Amino acid sequence: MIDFTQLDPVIHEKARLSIMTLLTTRSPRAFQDIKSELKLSDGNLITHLRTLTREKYVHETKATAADSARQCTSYEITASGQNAFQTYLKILEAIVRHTKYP
Amino acid sequence: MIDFTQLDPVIHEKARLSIMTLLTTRSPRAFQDIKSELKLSDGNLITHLRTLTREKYVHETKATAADSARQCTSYEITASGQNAFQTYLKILEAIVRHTKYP
DNA sequence: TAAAACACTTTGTAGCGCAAAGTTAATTTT
DNA sequence: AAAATTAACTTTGCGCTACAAAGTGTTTTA
Repeated sequence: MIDFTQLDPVIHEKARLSIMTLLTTRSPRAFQDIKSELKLSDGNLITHLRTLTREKYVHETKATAADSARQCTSYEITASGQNAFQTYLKILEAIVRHTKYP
Repeated sequence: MIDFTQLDPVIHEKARLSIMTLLTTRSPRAFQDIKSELKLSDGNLITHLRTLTREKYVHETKATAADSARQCTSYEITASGQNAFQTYLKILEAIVRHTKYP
């Protein structure tokens, strides 16, 4: 059978899975963009982004005053984040395949 | 983007996802078989099976004394459980597809 | 220069995953 | 045949985390 213990708990969480999926297609993305696109509350989003940042799956960049007047924090996926996500996706594929051709 | 709110929280949980995957290929299965195959602790397994039973995704059958001397509880996936799981799998496929061909 | 709008942060709580300990019943041992 | 052991679940309790409501500091508008 599939080894479900391999399913990275950092990624296997609705909100973080959606963030990773979003950031995979285009990075970096601003906090506000992620928030509106994924319809997550401020508090919920920041905690998940913090988790992903702590795990070094995403990288945080705070815009300085020179860049723009208002503060703007952006996030992009890191190399190790991409690796972890690819591994995660392989298991998803295995699950789908397994249920189709058991 | 993919609508992650559609991701059924009952299924989107490592242990329950593994149980659903297992029961999809062959039902019914005994408590002990599930436990040893998925390497879950007794307490952990029963709570997840209870959740799935409460949601009517699986059906519980307790063997009567006539069937066997020792008690033996078996679980099989229900029709609505299969439906829910198929819907869940469609989203998994969408995620995989999205990351491959964004 | 108030006050309203942004862009995050912090805080509090409710709920859940998990395993250790408990319960009941059936074998096996003495 | 009584006691001990094994089997098959169940219950209980803790620790963690997702989530939103309230808070903070800055910037723009009236």
